[in-house]
Amino acid sequence: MSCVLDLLGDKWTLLLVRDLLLGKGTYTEFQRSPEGIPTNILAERLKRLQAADIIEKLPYQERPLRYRYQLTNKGRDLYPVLSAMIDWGNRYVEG
Amino acid sequence: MSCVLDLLGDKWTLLLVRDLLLGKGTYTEFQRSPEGIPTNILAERLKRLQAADIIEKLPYQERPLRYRYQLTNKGRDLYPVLSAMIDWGNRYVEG
DNA sequence: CCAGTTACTTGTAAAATGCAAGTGAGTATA
DNA sequence: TATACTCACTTGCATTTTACAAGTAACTGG
Repeated sequence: MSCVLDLLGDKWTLLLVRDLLLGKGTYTEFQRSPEGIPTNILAERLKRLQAADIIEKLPYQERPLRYRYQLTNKGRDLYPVLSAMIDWGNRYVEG
Repeated sequence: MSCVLDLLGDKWTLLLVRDLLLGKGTYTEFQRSPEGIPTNILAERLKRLQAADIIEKLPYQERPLRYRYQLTNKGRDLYPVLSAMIDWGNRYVEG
């Protein structure tokens, strides 16, 4: 539990996972999310998630060479966590 | 999602909820958890969780008057979130 | 009266965050 | 072929949050 929270226990990481589950994958797509993650934090979180094997970085076009981020199986399996949070939020959080 | 993470998206809050689900309730019980939460953070988080109506503070003895913290229904309904995290941790996190 | 317990508060250094601006590779446009 | 533009970051720095240590206040049992 404590180890999980060392990885995911902050304001931005699970929002990124949500974006990834929704199909977003490029740096600018993440930046354009309504929450407005600071760009240095975004870069750092993407590195951490890669290091933790929750996401991977894959080329999706050449000329110009560009990468997109994608959830691994490990990352995709965070869906139940997100889902439980969303359920709880829908029940208890207004605004 | 974002609002939920404003409340729960940090290293300590969900560990407190876990402790509460396990039956812990007094200040010193929280402090004695193996993760070792700093005392000022503990006090602040307990206030936030109270303000968010996730926990409540109830007297459990007089002479001397002492209080314990308890999950509300709203707090208890965080169980699925914790449960999903623990499942994921058991599958993917070693250490 | 003194030591001990419980539940905090306060002070401060270190770390994380947020914001703005800058960088560099590559592409499209004039 | 200069100029402008996009994408994906990096860097610098002020502000905020965290961690650690020490102190405080109420009460109690000996």
